[in-house]
Amino acid sequence: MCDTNFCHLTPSQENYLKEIYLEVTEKGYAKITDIARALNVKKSSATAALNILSEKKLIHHVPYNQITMTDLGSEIAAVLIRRYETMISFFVNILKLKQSEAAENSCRIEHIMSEKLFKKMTLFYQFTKEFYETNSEYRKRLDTFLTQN
Amino acid sequence: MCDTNFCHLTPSQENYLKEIYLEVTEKGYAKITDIARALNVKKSSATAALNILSEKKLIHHVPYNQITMTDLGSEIAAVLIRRYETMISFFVNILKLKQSEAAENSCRIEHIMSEKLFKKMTLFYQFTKEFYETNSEYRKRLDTFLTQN
DNA sequence: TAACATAATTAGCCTTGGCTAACTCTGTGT
DNA sequence: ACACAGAGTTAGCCAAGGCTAATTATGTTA
Repeated sequence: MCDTNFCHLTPSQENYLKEIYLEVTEKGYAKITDIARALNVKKSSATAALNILSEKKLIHHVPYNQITMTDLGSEIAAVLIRRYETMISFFVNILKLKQSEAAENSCRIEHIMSEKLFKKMTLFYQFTKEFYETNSEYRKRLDTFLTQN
Repeated sequence: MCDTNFCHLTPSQENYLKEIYLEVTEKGYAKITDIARALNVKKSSATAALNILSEKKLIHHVPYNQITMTDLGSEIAAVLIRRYETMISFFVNILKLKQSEAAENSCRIEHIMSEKLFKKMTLFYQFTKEFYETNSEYRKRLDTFLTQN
């Protein structure tokens, strides 16, 4: 597994990388217009961000052409998305947050957790999910407790 | 309880406010030099930040004089610190993170959690702490699971 | 009380990451 | 074959929040 901190991505850059990865996985390529719409920024801001990711060898981006991922970029994006989805799962399945609220929070928190904290959170989530699913007494008490507002 | 989002503080501004609150609570006043050292910034950066907090009526700051909190500033800082400490407690007592690692993460995460997420996390922490302390089987299994790496 | 060290401030710079407006490609339709 | 819409880019702006260097207050000490 690669070192995600290898190329010192800012939160903003990580979000661009993730979005490109998702589009490339789905369609085989990514486009500025879609990226900009997804991240709620203007196309010119997206272009600027892509130049940085390109300099860092995380994406292939020839001006006016389609965008694809480098191997390094894919590896890093996959790690970021794994983090993101783990946090969403915890927020939705255990804390019972709405999907949209969970996504918004995950998207911000994902970037600033240390590697150690993320590992502990992942283990904790796995343990709690298992416990929650197999122990109905625990499940009932937790659910009651969390919804007392 | 006051609305912490009332004056749209940035993460950086929230950190300054918290530090000033801690110093004022301890000594009755705060000083630029101490704030700058605590937050690892230069004094000129601290001065700039304090001007903003002062404009927002969160602190009293007459140039070259000691710094104190307004009532509003105290209220907001207290809320921020409560958040901060709740997250630290969860990271340390449940996830078994080192105090320093927990503090670093809390300091960053605290600013970007939604109010709803924070409330759920607080409830979840209370529940888990109670369960952890009274159910030795749960405690044993969780501790084992979390230290399998 | 005058000088000097230290605290605080100011001025001016940099980077990140947005924005708008104007421009340049590119490919599709007639 | 070429006009034109829409995609992409460039240029130039802004705010936040750092920085250094230079300046101004303050208070202690000889």
